[in-house]
Amino acid sequence: MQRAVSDESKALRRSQLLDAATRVFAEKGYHATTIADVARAAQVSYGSVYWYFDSKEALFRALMSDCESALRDHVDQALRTPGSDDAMAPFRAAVRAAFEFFEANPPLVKLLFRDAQTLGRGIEAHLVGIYEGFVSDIERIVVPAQEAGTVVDAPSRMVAFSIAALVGQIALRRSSADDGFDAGQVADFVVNLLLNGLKPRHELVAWG
Amino acid sequence: MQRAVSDESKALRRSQLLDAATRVFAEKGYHATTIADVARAAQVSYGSVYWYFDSKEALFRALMSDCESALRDHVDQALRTPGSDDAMAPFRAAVRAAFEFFEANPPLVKLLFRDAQTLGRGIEAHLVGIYEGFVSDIERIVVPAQEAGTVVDAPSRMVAFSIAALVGQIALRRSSADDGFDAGQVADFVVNLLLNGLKPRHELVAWG
Amino acid sequence: MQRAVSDESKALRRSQLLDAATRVFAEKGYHATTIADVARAAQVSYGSVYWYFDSKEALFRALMSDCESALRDHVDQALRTPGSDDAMAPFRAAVRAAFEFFEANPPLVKLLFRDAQTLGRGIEAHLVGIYEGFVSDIERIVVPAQEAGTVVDAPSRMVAFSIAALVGQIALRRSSADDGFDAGQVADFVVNLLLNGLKPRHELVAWG
Amino acid sequence: MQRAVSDESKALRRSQLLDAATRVFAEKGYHATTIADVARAAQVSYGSVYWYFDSKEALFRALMSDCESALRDHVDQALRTPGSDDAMAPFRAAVRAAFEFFEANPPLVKLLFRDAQTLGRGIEAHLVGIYEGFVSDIERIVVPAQEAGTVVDAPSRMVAFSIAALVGQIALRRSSADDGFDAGQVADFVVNLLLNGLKPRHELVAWG
DNA sequence: AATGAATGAGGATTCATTCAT
DNA sequence: AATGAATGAATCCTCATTCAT
Repeated sequence: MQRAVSDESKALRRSQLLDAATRVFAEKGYHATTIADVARAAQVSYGSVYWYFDSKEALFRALMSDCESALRDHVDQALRTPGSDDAMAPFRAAVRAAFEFFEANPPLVKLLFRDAQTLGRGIEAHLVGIYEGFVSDIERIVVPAQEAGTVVDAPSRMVAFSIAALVGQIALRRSSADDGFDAGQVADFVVNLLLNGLKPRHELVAWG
Repeated sequence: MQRAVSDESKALRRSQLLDAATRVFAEKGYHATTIADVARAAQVSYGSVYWYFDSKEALFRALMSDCESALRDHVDQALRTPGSDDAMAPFRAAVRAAFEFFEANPPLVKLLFRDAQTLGRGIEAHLVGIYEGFVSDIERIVVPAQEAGTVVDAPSRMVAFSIAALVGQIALRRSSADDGFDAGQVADFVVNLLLNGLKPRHELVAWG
Repeated sequence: MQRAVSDESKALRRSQLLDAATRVFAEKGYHATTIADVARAAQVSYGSVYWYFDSKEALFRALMSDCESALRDHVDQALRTPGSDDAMAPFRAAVRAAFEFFEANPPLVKLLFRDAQTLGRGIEAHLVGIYEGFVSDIERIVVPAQEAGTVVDAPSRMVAFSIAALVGQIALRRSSADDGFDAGQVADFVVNLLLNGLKPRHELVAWG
Repeated sequence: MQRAVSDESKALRRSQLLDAATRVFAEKGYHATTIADVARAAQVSYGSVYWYFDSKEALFRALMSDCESALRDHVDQALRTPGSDDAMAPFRAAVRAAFEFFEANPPLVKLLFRDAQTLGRGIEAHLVGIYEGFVSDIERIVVPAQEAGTVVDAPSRMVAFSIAALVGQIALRRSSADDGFDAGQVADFVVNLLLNGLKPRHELVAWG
């Protein structure tokens, strides 16, 4: 019993730290953020951070892994939700889900698409892996669509890559500065751009 | 006249430093690069860097400005080169020119799209300005195309933004790791994705 | 009576900690050893160490005191064991006993002759005291031998000092790295070196 | 010219640092000494230490190497100085020279015989090498003496080892606390102890 | 102009010790 | 008694920047 409480408490503290770290890293960037900043934001003492994480890098890695899981969960759930019978439906749903997720979690966007690329070699491999996983998830939706003839027959990886790039980068810019556009409007625009841009035939979607 | 020689010499040294800095910053990232790294790469002494630039940040700013100029020049030239009479021609030319430029200068891509976003508040404003300039340049091509009815009638800034995002991000990924695709192939794909994606009507471009 | 059990139990735990600490300190040295290391080696929890000892230093002091007692006991017993009638017999027995003791307890040697000298001022006094006690014990054997005319008539403290130095240092080196010699062989050599070296007259001991 | 001055100046600063470090390390021990202590003692700024040495460990290594060179030089010179024709003369001269050197440089003694043994694995190899060099030097004097029949026919390495141990340890104790004896007196005592102790026959040296 | 030595603030990490449970 | 989380002072090292020559 006491054990369970302890475990819960430990997990709680850990996630408090993770939350605080997400905020601070997103705001200031990986390099400009100090462990002291994180500790202050989480309202724990300096050394406590090291009780839960081995190093600044380990903390960041944990953060990224959490981002990845959350994103995948969100997209997976969107795909499981029944929509129209349209062959494009899952495609549309996935892109939109990813976009929505990013819009709802600006800090995560910054961490995933901005900071993830400015770290040392060791950690970069880990993060490239996360990004590749994201692209692969998209690819798994692209391939059936290509087989169904609803998406252009270019190399699936290239297609997935482009989608990830566009969605991620748009989200990143929007997380950094307000561009004055409504989130739904942008989502529509991006989804249509992709759906039309990747169409193999003349069945264009009507612009919102 | 000694003055002239001196000025030339100074400009020469400065550009040597800039070249070296571009390489080193691109390879290691802004934060991981030290002034000593730059000096070593440029084969000048440690403190000389400060004769030509006020600070590490100033050096980076100069770098970015050079990137911007070079990119603009390249795109401008592509636009001035006569092509087909197609109303889409300038649009296609500009996108392709930007993409080509990025492919040819991987270090610049990294600096512009990766490091530019992980700096402190002060410098960020400057860099956001550069990026905005890039987007505005694109916008200036988008607007006439929209007026000519060849590009979807979404807010021009949003359109320009998306183009910048897609082209930049694809270039960034390709500069970091080989994705196994041919540059021309990718350029075709991206241009077609955009042209089709942004089409207002059913005039789809044939896929390469 | 529960008290008695408790006391026993406490003493037991204490000695488990002491054993573990001896091993860890000997292996890694005083400074490189953390309380966590000791706790892990003793298979008790982190903070428990502080239930039995006031501080890291106190733990080390306790260790050293134990070393001292054990060494004294061993030498005393050797002196009580009847040997030849030779006036040199106790002398020989004591040196050999000390050497044997050190050979049998490499960790203690390291603690006594290596770590004991690299500590802060406070603890040093305590440890110098222990070492002085060791030298005094030797001196108590030297003096009668000098009075009997079997040991050179140099200041007894200097004589005792030299013996302690030679025996201790040889043992230390042997505890750190194998020199390829047999323990008995070395003991003979050292004893003979001392017996001959300290002889006042021409009654040399035959070399083994 | 300017180069020469610069080199001189650099060497000078380096040796100032080395001197200061020797003093501080000897006084407080390796672990208790901070880089700030060394900088303060050398009256240079904190970071300057790192201009001349890569790390605290590198500084200590340089120190030890210097100790070794100085000791060897001193002993070599003593051996080159012509003395009596006695077959034992070089032997006596070497032991005495080593002892004198240690007496004259208490900090070095502490560094060589005390701190050298409490460091991490990496540096330990280096230091063991230095100590082995010292022992080998002694061995080179012992072997001829054994061949000439003036030193007991025990394994030469064991003999050399014992000499190093006795001389080093006596010097160490004396460097830590005044034992009230005159340096010359102790030197005589140690030399005679060794000469007599290692004699193969009854040709005892008269005690001073 | 150029050099490279000097400076010191800043930051990650460790770890002895305390404390709530 | 025992646990392990919490604390924060201490310390090594880095590196942008300055400065004497």
